[in-house]
Amino acid sequence: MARKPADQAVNRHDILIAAANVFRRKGYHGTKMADIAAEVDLTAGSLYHHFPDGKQQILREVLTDGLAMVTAEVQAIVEDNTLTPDEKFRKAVYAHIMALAQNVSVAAALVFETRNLLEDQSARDSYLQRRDSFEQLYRQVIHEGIEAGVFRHVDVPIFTKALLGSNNWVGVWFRPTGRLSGEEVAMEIADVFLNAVLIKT
Amino acid sequence: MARKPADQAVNRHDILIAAANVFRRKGYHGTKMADIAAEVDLTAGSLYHHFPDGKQQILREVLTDGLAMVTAEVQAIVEDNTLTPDEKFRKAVYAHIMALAQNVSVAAALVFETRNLLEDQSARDSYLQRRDSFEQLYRQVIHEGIEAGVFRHVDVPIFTKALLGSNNWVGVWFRPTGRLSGEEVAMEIADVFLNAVLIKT
DNA sequence: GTCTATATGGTGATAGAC
DNA sequence: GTCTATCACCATATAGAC
Repeated sequence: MARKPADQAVNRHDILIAAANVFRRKGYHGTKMADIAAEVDLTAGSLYHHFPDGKQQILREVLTDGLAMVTAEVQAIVEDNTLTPDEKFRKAVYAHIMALAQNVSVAAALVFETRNLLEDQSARDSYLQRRDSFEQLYRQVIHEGIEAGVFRHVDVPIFTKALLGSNNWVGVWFRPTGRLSGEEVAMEIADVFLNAVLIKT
Repeated sequence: MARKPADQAVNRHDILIAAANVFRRKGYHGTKMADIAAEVDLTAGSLYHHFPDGKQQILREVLTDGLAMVTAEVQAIVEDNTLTPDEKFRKAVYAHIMALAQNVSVAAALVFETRNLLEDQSARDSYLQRRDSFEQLYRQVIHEGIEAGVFRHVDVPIFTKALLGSNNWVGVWFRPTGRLSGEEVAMEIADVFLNAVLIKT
């Protein structure tokens, strides 16, 4: 399926989006280079012009770009120290879920395909490190809330895992055509976790 | 690696556990029949004696048995109407997470490999139907709590998805050798979600 | 930058001996 | 019930024309 107005040259980004779409339907190993190529009206061989290292490179860049996108959203909020801890937490969760809901194919890849980042150990390690840094952002926000006396003394690592599990899962089940919009889902889940930590006055 | 005292015949269950272990390390498509066979000291060809339909059948049975195990734990609690809504909810979440933490390989398969249940449409549909029934159990518990006036008026489907996301995710990150035991993790997460719904008095 | 054609390697599954 | 040997197929990646 063409994603561009007729016969316009495809670029790297088009291919990465196409790849994420196919990965979501068939999984990384179930996806043939020909499947990705067909999605952008190319043939399998042509993909190697854009990605010399082949399928692994495509996966690597889908994940790297996807994680960078999600991180950017959340990091901006976490670093904004004009916000109170509970505002910061709510906005971070909201932005995180919105980013995933607006890119479900990439979001699903972040959940399901990270495990297939096998080859190129160094690229794999640097990706996992950035993923840990992302998780660290949330831990920091929760920690700040506890220190400020507005959050309960939850176990920060476990609470963070619970939150990440819920949020990541949105990328698996959310459909833009569903009952609720991305905004509504993001609000509701942010509300759930804020209620879970907030000390009621 | 042998899982049995020397040279004892393997049975279906041994193979399913072995398969789940390999799936967790390599993913379904990354797993060769020879890998599963090696885990129980057999050769690839021998597996077809136990599972005539091959790799798909092994996956299907790993998931079916795994889901049945998890469902059994939770269902017993949901049907126990001597419990108050909040007790019922806490025990259900606790039991669910414990079941996953005690079988991480199967738990990971339930998250990552369901998507690979491609062939045999009827088997696939019946599995997905049972998974929906499991989700329905949680919705029911939450609904009961709201009706009883002890839970907030959360959006039940979304709250349930958030809870399932957190719980499923335990099967992805939990390691028995980690800082906290399965019991501690289960308690903590049950606490998080109970705090999220409970109306504070 | 995209194509076609093909080399290459690998894996699920089968057949038949033991 | 498990083995060995092998078939048949498929997908990644490459080479070179256009």
